[in-house]
Amino acid sequence: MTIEDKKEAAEKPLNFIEKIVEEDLRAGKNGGRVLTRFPPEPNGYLHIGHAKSICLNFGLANRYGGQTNLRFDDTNPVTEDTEYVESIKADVRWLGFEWANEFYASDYFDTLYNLAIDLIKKGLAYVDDSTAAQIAEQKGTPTEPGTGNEYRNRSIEENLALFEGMRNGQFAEGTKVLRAKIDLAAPNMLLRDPLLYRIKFAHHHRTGNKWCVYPMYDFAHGQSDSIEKITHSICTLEFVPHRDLYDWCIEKLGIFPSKQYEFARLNMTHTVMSKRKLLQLVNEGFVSGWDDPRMPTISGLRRRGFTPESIREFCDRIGIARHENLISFSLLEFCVREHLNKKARRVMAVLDPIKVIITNYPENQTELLSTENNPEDPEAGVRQVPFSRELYIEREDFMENPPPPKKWFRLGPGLMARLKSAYIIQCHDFVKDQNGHITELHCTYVANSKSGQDESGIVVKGTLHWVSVQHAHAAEVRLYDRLFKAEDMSQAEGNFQDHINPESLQRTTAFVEPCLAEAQIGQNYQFVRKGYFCLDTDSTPQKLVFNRTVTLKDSWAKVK
RNA sequence: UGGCUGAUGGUGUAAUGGUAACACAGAAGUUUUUGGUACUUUUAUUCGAGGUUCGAGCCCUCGUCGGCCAACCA
Repeated sequence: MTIEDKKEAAEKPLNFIEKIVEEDLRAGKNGGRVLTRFPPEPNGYLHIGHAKSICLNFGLANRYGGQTNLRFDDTNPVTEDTEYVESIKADVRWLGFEWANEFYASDYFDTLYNLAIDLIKKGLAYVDDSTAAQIAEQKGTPTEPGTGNEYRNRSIEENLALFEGMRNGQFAEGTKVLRAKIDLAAPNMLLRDPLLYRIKFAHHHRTGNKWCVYPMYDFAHGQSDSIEKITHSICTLEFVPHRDLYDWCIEKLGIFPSKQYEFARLNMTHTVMSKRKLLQLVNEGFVSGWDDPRMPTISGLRRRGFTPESIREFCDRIGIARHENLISFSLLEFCVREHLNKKARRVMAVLDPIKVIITNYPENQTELLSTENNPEDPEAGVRQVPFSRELYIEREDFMENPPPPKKWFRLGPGLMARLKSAYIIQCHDFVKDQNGHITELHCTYVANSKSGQDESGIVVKGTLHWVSVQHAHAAEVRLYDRLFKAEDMSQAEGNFQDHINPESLQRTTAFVEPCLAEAQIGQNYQFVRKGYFCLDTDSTPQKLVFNRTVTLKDSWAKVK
């Protein structure tokens, strides 16, 4: 442990899983070894909830000198695909983590098959010919014990032969399953002779057509942990009832005793977190894809402009506990602002332009004005911005009938404001079209008020961003809002699709300062006074496209 | 209804049985050529009823409320 680690350990209280690991370490369990795993099923893209799990698992290993395996839980070939495998690997790496080993539950299909035979030989598993409906019915209810059937008493030899027949493709899908023989009256429904293997004549993304029987989660996950000698197998709360089965398999099979611990999954306001629902959003065209910037997926957040650092910070702040939680989306926004404030270059872009003519500025003159790239980071240096007679400023920075000067720092008839890194201007007149829409402001500039060499003695409270009309580049800007209107989607009634926010995406044409022509995809900027933006993957040299990651905190909005 | 599990400011997370704290959000202010940032101040908390104890957020009992479980999904 370095001094910094110790300091951090002293400052930050341990979560309950870290306490368990430390107790295990103290007790000398597993020879001081800590091995965790992140076990996604490759049937969808990773989301911010997975990030919580990734940070926990990899973070634990980091902290205690252990390692983390990436293991794809690919036991259901009909929903799984290599596209998902690739995206998951890319997302984990992007978040900043490197796994010790890349494994697949399908790597263990032979071993698992033999373990099943072992269970049969011990009289602890049997082949059941019942239909799914019959099995469900025979399971009873939480208040009534299940009833058995004649298959439960098959001989070991018969079970062995039948299971081999299943494996060899002698039986049709759905006609036979392998079940554990545990207790049909168990209060825990999962112990009422759970299914271990089912027949599926499906092509598997890794094993191809080698198998037509596939293990269920409960017969694959714990054993995979055990095979890898995972010390701490961390999962979410809905698996608590599975722990009895997890331990049962390990005990009856006499294999390495990995231990399962559960924590509460992440829920966030104004979004959904189930892969099933996210897939629906994609398939039903509500979003442009898994990486739509409105999606809570890692790829969506990345495209939106969130940074790995901000997501890790978020996961750190939300903590780990065992009760249900609903985290405000604005906490994630806080984290990304915090990071981007230090990192992002400031540039000027006008999202909703209104033209300003500086009537006392020479017509064919252009000045290059120096402006800092990031006031939070002097090393970021300065750049030159062209200034000329015709400019764009933000429409909302002018009011025909503004509130009193104590409240309003921007332009209005007769009012003065500073143009960022340029001059103080005063508005004298404005032009309206037939519809009463303001099209143009006529202003004068104060020649000796230039930034850095201001001798005017004039004090103004407001500073406005601007771009020079003749030098500006047009760009598409995509403004995002919450994907769902309901704060808590778990309590929203009816179809979840009915709650989609119709205004979650708004496109507008903005004018941006010339240096943005060289922006790289994914690069984060702060558009001064407007928020953090990054260049979208749809962007081309001919057409710039920016995503708004998040707005700046806006205390003026509250005054209004 | 059976089992499992949980309950601490608005939100989230802390607190060997010994002064309930931290962050975000909220409010007020200072600084500021971003109504940003930074800084200062501030509001607000142990689900209920009993019990054990000198002392309970923590232990016990009984409630109340929430989550999960009756997929050939994970």
